[in-house]
Amino acid sequence: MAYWLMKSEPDAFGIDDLKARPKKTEPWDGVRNYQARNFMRDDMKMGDQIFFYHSNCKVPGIVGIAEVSSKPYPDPTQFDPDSKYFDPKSDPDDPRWILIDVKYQRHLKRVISLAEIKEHAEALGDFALTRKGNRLSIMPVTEAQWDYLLGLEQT
DNA sequence: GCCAACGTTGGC
DNA sequence: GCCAACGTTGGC
Repeated sequence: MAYWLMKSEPDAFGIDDLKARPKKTEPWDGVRNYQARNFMRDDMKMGDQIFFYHSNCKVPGIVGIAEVSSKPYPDPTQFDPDSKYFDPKSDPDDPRWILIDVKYQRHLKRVISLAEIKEHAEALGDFALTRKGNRLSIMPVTEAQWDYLLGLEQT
């Protein structure tokens, strides 16, 4: 099993929104970054565990856990002219944007803030989240990082 | 609200 | 293929 971190702006779609969804599941649409798409298309498998991260908010950080709950499939918003994610250059016979469904698991007992994560940069080693200028919205997490960050929840 | 960092676009 | 311009992300 692999581990991931996915960012979302709580003003647009936060972990409470995910929990409130039917089946607590949401298609992770709107990703328009090739690196992030490649993770969903090629690497994320059903059952993989996900840190749900709130970005662009008062206290950015990891707020909960979700899991990959579907195989990859085309993001329907790319073909919807009324969607802000509409991509006229995407060919229906060869869709450009691929997503997976994400299912709510639980909230963390407390938020593991970005500031706190940065304090543990040395123990975490190389981590896309704390790299300078990081803007990637989906990134891999090693098992060691996963365990370490979850350990912080109990402190 | 500011701004640094980054990805994409498009002219050449 | 280069690179300037532009738009977006996201922390602060």
